[in-house]
Formats: sequence, structure tokens, C-alpha cells
Amino acid sequence: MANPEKSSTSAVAEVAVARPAARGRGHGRATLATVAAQACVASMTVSRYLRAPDQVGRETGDRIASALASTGYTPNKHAGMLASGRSSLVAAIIPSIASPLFAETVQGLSDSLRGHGLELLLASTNYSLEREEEQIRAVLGWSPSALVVTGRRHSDAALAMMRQAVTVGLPVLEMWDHDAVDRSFVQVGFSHRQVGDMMARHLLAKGYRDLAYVQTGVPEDFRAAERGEAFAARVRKAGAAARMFHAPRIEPLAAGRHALREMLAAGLPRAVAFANDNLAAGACLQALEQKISVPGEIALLGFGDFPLSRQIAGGISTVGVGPYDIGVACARQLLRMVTQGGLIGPARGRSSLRLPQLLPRATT
Amino acid sequence: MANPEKSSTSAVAEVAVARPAARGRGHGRATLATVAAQACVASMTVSRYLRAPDQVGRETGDRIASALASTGYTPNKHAGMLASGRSSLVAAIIPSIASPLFAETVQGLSDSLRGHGLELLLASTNYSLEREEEQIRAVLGWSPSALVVTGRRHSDAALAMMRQAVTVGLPVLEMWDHDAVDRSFVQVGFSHRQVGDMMARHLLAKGYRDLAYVQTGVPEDFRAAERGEAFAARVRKAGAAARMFHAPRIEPLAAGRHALREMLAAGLPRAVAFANDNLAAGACLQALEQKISVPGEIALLGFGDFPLSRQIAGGISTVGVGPYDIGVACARQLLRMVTQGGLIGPARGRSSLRLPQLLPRATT
DNA sequence: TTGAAAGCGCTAACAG
DNA sequence: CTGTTAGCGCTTTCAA
Repeated sequence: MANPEKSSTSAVAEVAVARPAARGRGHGRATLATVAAQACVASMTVSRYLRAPDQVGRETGDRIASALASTGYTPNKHAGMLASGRSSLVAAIIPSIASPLFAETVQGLSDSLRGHGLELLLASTNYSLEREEEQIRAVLGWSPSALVVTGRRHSDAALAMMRQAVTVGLPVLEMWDHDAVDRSFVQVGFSHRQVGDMMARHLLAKGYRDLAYVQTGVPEDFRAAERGEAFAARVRKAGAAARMFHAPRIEPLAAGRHALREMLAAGLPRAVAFANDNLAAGACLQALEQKISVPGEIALLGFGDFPLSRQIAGGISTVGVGPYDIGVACARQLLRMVTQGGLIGPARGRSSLRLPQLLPRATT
Repeated sequence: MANPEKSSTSAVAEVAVARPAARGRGHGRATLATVAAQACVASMTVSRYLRAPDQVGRETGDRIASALASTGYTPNKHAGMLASGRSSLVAAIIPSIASPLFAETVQGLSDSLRGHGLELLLASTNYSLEREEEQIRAVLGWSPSALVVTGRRHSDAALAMMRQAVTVGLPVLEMWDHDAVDRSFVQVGFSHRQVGDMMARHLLAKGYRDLAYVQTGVPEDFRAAERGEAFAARVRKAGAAARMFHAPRIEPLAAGRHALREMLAAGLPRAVAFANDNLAAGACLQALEQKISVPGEIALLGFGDFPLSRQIAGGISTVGVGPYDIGVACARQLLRMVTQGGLIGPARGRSSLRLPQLLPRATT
């Protein structure tokens, strides 16, 4: 400490080099001060070098670079965030990580965000509005630079937080849904009612009249429910019958099998639409095993265009929604809102309606 | 400002209530000071109330509670982290979000972490070691309280960061792999060589001698490569033949189909092991369509026990590895390391070897 | 039970 | 081109 031969490095530098480590508050990692001391500059210069190397002298820069390397410095993003007021985090809240559909969307989001220096903070709700509320509260604590939620149905408290966020200038985005009337937030998705309607029209147009719809085993999935309702409504309007079945809450392929057996017992409908492709695929496998001809005896229509549906029975007819593109579109939208809006004032942005496509294949 | 009728709230309170908002540094959200002002206490008391309500007086607590509610206060986790030195983030780095296997693991991890106040910061590498290195660097900036990486193969720089992290007291964990020799970090997983060996033994035990192995279309997947090598080694040791095929880098089910056609052209082997169940399932579907009897003419063995493999051809034989449980085990391990280790000294922990299981079904 | 002071590591704003 | 100063919002420590 009391070193009479103290070199030209300043006292401040000395302290910093002495690694606070292992005692008191610091956590022993190198900080800007550590690097600055080693390079014999002010920490501000190091900070500047990190973000705008051009604004730092050649020789100074080199010294800093080697100090950076030798200390193994990693910037503390919390400190940066706190000081600058902006974080590089985008919070995304999805119903389930394991769903192939949402996984694709997340991949698209993450792929597009990278390269813009934004990182993804992911949370899943398991289709529970309560958990969604908790998760929103939790991620807001990280001051994300944008918030992406799934769907347009939220608890009151969640809605309040989302609105509050918007007034503070935080871009909030609802994905995987779209509604022309309820437009409180920017939406990137499609109308599930329209999808249900589209599915019914397709089967009706093929001449099927004795129809059924198989709901998912997850009743909390509002969007799936909407598709089912719209399906039934359209069928009724056409003066035909639409029986509703509910798949059990088990692994989807097995649930699809189960649904087909149930329908068999109740009297096979002429054509069935499913809440998703996995259910349809399961039912299809079951039908083929029982030598029930598809679509001869029963027509099958799925939703989601999962890879699997392309491979079974010559291709299961389905509805494609481009999950990856939803993620990409979200990212584009967010980037626009983040850069344009600054942090002040309600975030403006355009909703973008994705158009689902009916993909007729071999099962209808 | 110069309000002569200034009430009993202190000057500090006045300033805080006046919402710094929209100008300068603050971002306009309520802070501890805002709440404290409204409750006429010091911000320290609010902070205390938030973490240990018992240490605050009844009546004071009530006032704080209502101030909290009316301001819609959300704690700024960055500030908390910076001040306390510990964050509630666990960083996990996986090859791909879209893979059903890793998705399961992430779900297990996240399910187990919740309830312990830990959040998941997820990053994916797309099987690239370079990207892994970048991602490790990036997540370390968030001072996570633990780091989970996938596999035991890393770039030199990544290894250096991981080792550095350990010396600083940060628990680092490798999942989805296990090696008795190379034990630099705590491992939670299984030996892929053992799996390859196990697969070969199974087919050999069934009497098959003309064997093949289909590698994934992702050559960067070292673990899959290891399984293949071990498979080939065991087969050679048994004095039999093992031809290697490489699936194209396309959607796995389609790739499996492609692989089967390729084998057909090259002369069908008697039994084939695949790098994963999706490849096996694709091949199986192709075989059935071409009226090739399974396992009569060709036996099929997958890896991963995907839900799909249970549903095709009476069940595809495969190897189960319990991906969800890997996540759960990681979480348990981490929690132990985080709580025990404090922040000082190299983090100790026990590796845990998961035992993969061969699940003989209808295709072998 | 409560509060004042100091500081976590960084950056904005302003000097030199 | 470089440095100084003053915080960001919270928690630690210590004093009342």
C-alpha cells in the first residue's frame, strides 16, 4: 500500500488494479477501472473505445486493446443499462417453449434480432393468464427495450402493465393473433376466426356435410377455441352439422388417435378438422391402422403445417401460417418502433396481418 | 416549485413525485424514491419492506403497500443486481431452440428454476462453436448466477471464459454430455459413445450383421458424430460391416426418406441406426410406402424417443435419454452450487451421469 | 424499527 | 482526442 516507489500510474489506478475481489461488494471481475488502470487512461476512454473506437487515438486504442485482452474484461450490462437507460433486451412471452409453432417464431425473432445487438429474454406461461401476468411483471423489471406477448387475451393487471408500458414509450406487441376491432396494441398475426371459417369453407366446398371438429386438450388455448367456434358457425350457416370433440390432455399424437377412436364409437363423421396438425396426424395414423380409408371414408384437415403433416398419408391437408415469418415480422416491427420512438411518448407502430393459407393435400 | 403551501412531505419527496420522466436520464417509471415519497418514508424502508416485510412496522408497511399499488412500482432489477452483486438470471446456451429434445430440457430447467426466483436467459448457437463463444461472452455481461452450456466441446476462447467464470465462483455446467476423463466442469448428461455402442450391441444381439448408420445433416453436431463413431467401432469389433450414410441438411423427416432411398440404391442394409428419431421415422415412412417390410427386410433404430417414434409402424425402436429430466437435474445441480458456493472460490458440484435406455419396439 | 451515507460499474454531459 | 463530474436505482453498512 504505502509504496514509496509508486510509479506514474495514478492512485486511482493502483486501487483498481488491486482487484477488490472476494471481499465486500465487488465480485472480483475486471471492470472498466481495471482496464483503464492497466492502459494508463481514464475509464471513460475505455468506455468510449468500446463503443466508438474511432473517437480514440491510435496508440491509446492499442494500449486499451491489449489491456482489454489481458484482463479478460467483460462489460457489466446491468451497469451499462442503469447508466444509459436503455437495455438490449427484448422480452418475449410465449405459451410454451416446447410447441414447434412457437419455437419457430422464437427462432425467427431471435435470428432477426441478432445483428441489431438485441438479446431475447424468453418466458413461458404454459397457457395460463395468471402466469402471463407474473411473467410480464418479472420481465418488466429488466427494463426491456420491447415487450412481445402472445395473443390478445390478458388478465386485467397484465393489460394495465402493458398499457402503462406503452405510455412510458416501451413498444408492446401482440403476436399470433389479429383482430380488426380490438386494436389496443400493435398486432402481428392472423385472425383465428378467419382460419376456422376457412377450414369449414374448404370442407364444405368439397361437398362434405357431416362434419366434426376436434379441439385441443388445452382448454386455455383461446386461439384454438376461436378457430373451433368460427368453424362451427360457418358450418351451421351452411345448414350442415358440426359435432365438437375434445381431445384428451395428453401427448398430441396419442390424443389424435384417441379422438379418432372416439369418433368411431360415436359414428364416424364424413370430414374432420383438427385444432392442430399433430392431432390430425395421430388420427390419420389411427385411421390407416384400422383400414379406414382417408379421405375415402373420412377426410382430415389439420392446422399449422407441421413438417410431419407433409409426410403422412401422402400429405395431410392443413393451414399454413408461417410461424418463422411471424417472428421475423415481429422483429422488423419492433426494430422500427424501438429506433423511431426513442424512449419518449406512446410507441406507434403498424399492425401487420399475416394471411394463413389453406394447403389442400391428400387427406381432403 | 416554489410552493409556499408545501405540505409535510419532504423536499426530497417533492422532487421524486415530480416524475423526472421524459427528460434527461431517468425513464419515467416509478422508483423506490417515488414510492417512498408517497408513503412518507425513506426509500431504504421501502426496499426493506419489499424483501423482509416483517422488519417494517405494521402501519408503515400498510402505507408503503398502498403507495406501491398506486404507483404501479416495478423494481429495476439492473439496479438491484448492480448494488447487491447477485442476479437472478441463469444463462443457458443450447444449439437450437427448435429441437424438441432441447426444448424439453429447457422446459425442465425453467420449471425447476421457477419457485427459486431464478429466471432463464436463453441463447442458441445453431450448432456453431463461434456463435457459442459469442453467446457466452454476451450472457456473461448479464452477470448470471450460473451458466449452462451444451456439450463439452468449445472454442479455446469459450473455454477460457468458462474457466475464468469458475474461478470467480460462477457455477458452470455442461449438459447433454458426459465424459469420465475430461472433467473440467460439472456435467449433467450421458456418454454419447456409450449410446452408439449400445445401439450397435442391440442390433448385433438381434443377429443383424449387415449394418448401416445414418448421420444427421448437421455435421457440427459433435455428439451425434460421436454416437456414429462408437456405433461403427463396436460393429467392427464384432467383425461385421457398418456403412455410413449422411442425411442431407433438410427437414429431418424428409432427410430420413432421402436416406432410405439412397440406401435402397446402394443396396439395402439389414439394419440401420439413425442419428435421431426423426430421421428414423422418415425412413420408416418411406419404407412402408415402398412396401419394404420393417423389420422383415430392414430393421430401424432411432435415438431420442420422440413422441412420433411411438406412433409409427407399431413403435420405432429407439434410445430414451429423458431430456426433461436432464433439465431438472441441471436445475438441482445449479441450485446446490449457487447456494452452497456463495460467490467465492471455485464452484464445486457433482457431475451426474444420466443413463440412456434402449427401448426395443417393433422395428428391430 | 428506521434512516443517512456510500458505492455497485457504467455512461451522459460537459469541459479541457 | 481525453478527462472530470455527476448521477442511473438499488442495497450494504452502520448509526440512531
